[in-house]
Amino acid sequence: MTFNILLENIEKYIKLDKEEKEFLLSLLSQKKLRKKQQLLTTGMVCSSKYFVLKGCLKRSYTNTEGKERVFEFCFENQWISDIQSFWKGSPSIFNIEAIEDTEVIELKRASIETLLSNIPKFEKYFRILSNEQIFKQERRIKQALSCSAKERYDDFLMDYPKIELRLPQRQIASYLGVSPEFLSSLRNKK
Amino acid sequence: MTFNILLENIEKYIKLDKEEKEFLLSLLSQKKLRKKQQLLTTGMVCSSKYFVLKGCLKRSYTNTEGKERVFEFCFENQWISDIQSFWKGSPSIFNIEAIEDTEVIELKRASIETLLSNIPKFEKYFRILSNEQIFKQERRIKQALSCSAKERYDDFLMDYPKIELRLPQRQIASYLGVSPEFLSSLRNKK
DNA sequence: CGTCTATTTGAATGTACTCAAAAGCGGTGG
DNA sequence: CCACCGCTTTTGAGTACATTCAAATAGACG
Repeated sequence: MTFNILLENIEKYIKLDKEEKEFLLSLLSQKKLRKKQQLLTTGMVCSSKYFVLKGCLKRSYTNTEGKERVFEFCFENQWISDIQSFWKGSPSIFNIEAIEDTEVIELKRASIETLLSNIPKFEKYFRILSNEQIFKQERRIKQALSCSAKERYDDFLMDYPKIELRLPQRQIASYLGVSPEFLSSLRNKK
Repeated sequence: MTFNILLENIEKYIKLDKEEKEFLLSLLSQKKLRKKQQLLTTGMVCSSKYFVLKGCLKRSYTNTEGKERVFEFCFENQWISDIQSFWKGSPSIFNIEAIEDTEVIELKRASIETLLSNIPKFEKYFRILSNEQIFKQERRIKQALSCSAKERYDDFLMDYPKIELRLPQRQIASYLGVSPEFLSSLRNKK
């Protein structure tokens, strides 16, 4: 079943019996996106969390100079959403777009609430996800504030080996906070 | 009562009856720190969350060049801990130190677990806290990667008006990811 | 094949760092 | 209460890291 990847992910943290699995599955739906198609558009309210089954997405925003900046990439086996918009119901400042043809599972806000009130141990699962996100972000802040562009790029390659091949260099530069020209020159100096 | 500040903070998000408040209070203890005293030392396991009643703390780490970097400041009415160490039981890479004479409420890990299993709505409270932390960090990542030092400093002053007076300039520079000399020159250019 | 976008290369510029030295400030002990 | 010590802040010169702009080349896609 296509939703097995998600079940495996969940069962790394909490155990579910048959009935609970079925209940969860009843709340899910699947979405397919073609390259460049948007899952969330800036200004809209983000009312779902999405779990990537296949493909790759980017979450980006527009900076003070009006330029698009990649905030994060999201690959197989990860959740993505604009959690600020999701929790507060406010217009999203991010947009989410497919970099490749992509398949995601959609879990709507209302479904999450149903899920949490019926199977409280999902609180733990989502708490763990939030914590993991905080750890990643803490690491990113440390890198951004005290490492050079070269170090940040090397760390990126370590974190996502072979991933550069799937991503336009321009977007990696944007993610790292450097100009595309400078990233290019870093690569060719090696 | 000295714990009222915390109760008010909690009741912004969830409502508690008398009994629940008393149960919570029975799990808390108070700590006083003098300036420069450490609440958490790098390498130790962080087994509590702390809520600041009065004073000011910094959470810092040692970067790849062996220099101390301020990761965040924490003032009245905020929680602080090393949540990675706290949740995983791993040795902390941060230390937490008082910048002024400071009073905190301590909530131990075991107490939090007791609290969550006895009063499940505290899940919601801590979930909101985690989310707020994620929003703050997302903002910080955006600033670090796409704003100049001057912009970061101006934003800092907006976020914490009058706070510069309580903090050594050197530590603000460290927090912003710039050299103390450069921050000094930015300030004197105005 | 032609068009559009991404990448490379180089020159000029700007932002921020390092190092060194001087000035300021706060706390401590006599 | 003053003098001294250590630490922080300021100032300036020289340098390194990273950006912008422009132009050439390479790749991707219809």
